[in-house]
Amino acid sequence: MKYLQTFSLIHDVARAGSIRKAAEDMNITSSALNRQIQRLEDEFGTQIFERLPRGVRLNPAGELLLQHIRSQNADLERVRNQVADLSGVRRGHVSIGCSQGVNPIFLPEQISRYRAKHPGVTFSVRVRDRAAAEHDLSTFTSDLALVFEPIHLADFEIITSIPQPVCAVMAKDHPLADKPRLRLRDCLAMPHVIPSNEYGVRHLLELATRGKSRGLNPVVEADSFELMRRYVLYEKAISFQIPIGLGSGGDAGMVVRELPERDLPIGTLLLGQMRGRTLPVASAKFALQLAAALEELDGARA
Amino acid sequence: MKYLQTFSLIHDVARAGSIRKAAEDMNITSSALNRQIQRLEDEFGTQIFERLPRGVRLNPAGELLLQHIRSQNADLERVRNQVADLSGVRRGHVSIGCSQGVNPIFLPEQISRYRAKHPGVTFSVRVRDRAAAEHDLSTFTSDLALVFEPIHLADFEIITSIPQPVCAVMAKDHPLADKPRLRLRDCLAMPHVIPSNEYGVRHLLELATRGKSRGLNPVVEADSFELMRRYVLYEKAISFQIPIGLGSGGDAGMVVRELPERDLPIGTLLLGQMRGRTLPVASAKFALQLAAALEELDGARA
DNA sequence: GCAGAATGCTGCAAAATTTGCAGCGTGAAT
DNA sequence: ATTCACGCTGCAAATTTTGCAGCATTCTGC
Repeated sequence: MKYLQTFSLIHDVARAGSIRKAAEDMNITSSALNRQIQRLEDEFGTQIFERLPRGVRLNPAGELLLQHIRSQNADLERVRNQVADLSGVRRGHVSIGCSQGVNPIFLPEQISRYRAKHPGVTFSVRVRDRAAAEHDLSTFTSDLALVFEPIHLADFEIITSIPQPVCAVMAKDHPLADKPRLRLRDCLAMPHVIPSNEYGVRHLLELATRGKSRGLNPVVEADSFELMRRYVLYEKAISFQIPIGLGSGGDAGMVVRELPERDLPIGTLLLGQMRGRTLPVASAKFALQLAAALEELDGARA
Repeated sequence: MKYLQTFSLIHDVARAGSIRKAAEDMNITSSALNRQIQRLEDEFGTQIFERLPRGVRLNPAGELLLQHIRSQNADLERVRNQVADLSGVRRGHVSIGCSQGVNPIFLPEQISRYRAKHPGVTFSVRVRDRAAAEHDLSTFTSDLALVFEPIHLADFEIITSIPQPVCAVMAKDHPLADKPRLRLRDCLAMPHVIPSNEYGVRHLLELATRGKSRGLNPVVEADSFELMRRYVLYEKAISFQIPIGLGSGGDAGMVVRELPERDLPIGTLLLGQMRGRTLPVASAKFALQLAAALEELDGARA
């Protein structure tokens, strides 16, 4: 699409931070690019870039326009898929951002299930922390986001949500492994492994221990749920995860215990999209499937 | 905006029905236009127009694309207004489609009230039957629609709705003017004036009389609510209207009576917008004001 | 059944637009 | 003070778009 070059125009210049640099990136002269931008600003009626002595930067109007162009692009992609659809083949692409905790078990199964029905549909999965996943929605980098305890809900339209109590994970031969009713303070008395700041589980732990005498005192802090899960097999430590990231049976050698609500608030796992956006058919249908699966999961847990 | 010419390109050709005619309309050669369309189809990857021996017509893919372009355009307009907004002046334009019944009293007051607060905002009001008003939403010709008993609700996102019982309107000296409790069959026994087919009031009347012995037998059928309202002053007839179209006090010389629900289903007046669309600031704010006013109106009536 | 008219499409040259090159003035960093 | 990178502009070359004329095709009216 010819006129979509306006997109990469604004986008690339904004990213490069200067017209000359952007021009070099896209293999044209700076003067050509310069004039294109001037023409664009002229047609739009306002300045889009702030001219700094060191280059250019988007001004608020430019941010607004860029956002519009992004949405435009995403919607054109949707139309494309829809057109491909009506010519027979079920095509499409689903892009989803999700937290690490959801990644290893739940999502692969869901994707393969969907692709079994629609082999023409492709997927991209972006593993991000919750803030980045939300941001990707608003820049139309992802169609869907599956996140635990989101932060900004402004542009986030909730498709479905299920409660997810934080669970303690430990080795089968851990001293606490036999206690059927586990308390948070017991866990924290032991060596424990917790997620780094950007994760929702950490956030809930911080909330629960704020002002308490027994605070967080992790022996390991990590940004990999996989690592944390496996670590408890090596040292007699406790790590914290949410049920959806743990296989229904649980891995061999591990014990999983829900922590009671009075110790730790129950978190929420949300499936969401960009507010007000019309998703491509494939993404919308996949979202439906996810929502059903999540609700089923919640039903089974209760 | 340069690249928006693609819009009038597709739009005009579709409307003109042939490339040559469209080219003449826009004062260029048919060959130039022809090539633009070919290039566009090439870039888009699919045919957009059906080639008929007598001209061209949009194919389904083209319809989809046109719809996308319309939405794109409307959204760009929103961005424009938003940009104008942040440079200080509160500007904007609100376009609303409404039924005749709402037109004469309610809407003028609401518009003037809004403009008193924001003099920079302009309005266009399109008086349409409910089908046309809904259609205008989906083609982005109107931002808002205020309609009585809508038909297709597919693309119609309800902002607010209030019940509106149909009222009988007659002259003060009409034989039925003194009866406090009016029945529909009494009205239909008298000469009556009813709206033409496309209106919601007519629809409700049809529903209520279907299969009844005492059917509709209008002495006048009209598509002007103004005419019908005034007609009862000349002949001893009864006309039907909804409360919002009647001044609170009622015009001089007229009597208004609500018809009971068991005779005639209570209709609904809905304020709505195109599903999923982000309205321009001005329209969104005006919609809020309208919603508040409608709810207040409903509260006062009950 | 046949001329006439209208349609979409294409080769080629003219017109218009975009690009590249070189250079100017400006403000920040060294 | 000098250097450097930046945005911007005049002018000519390169590219793209347009107009013109003409082709094949299909429908219309007689």
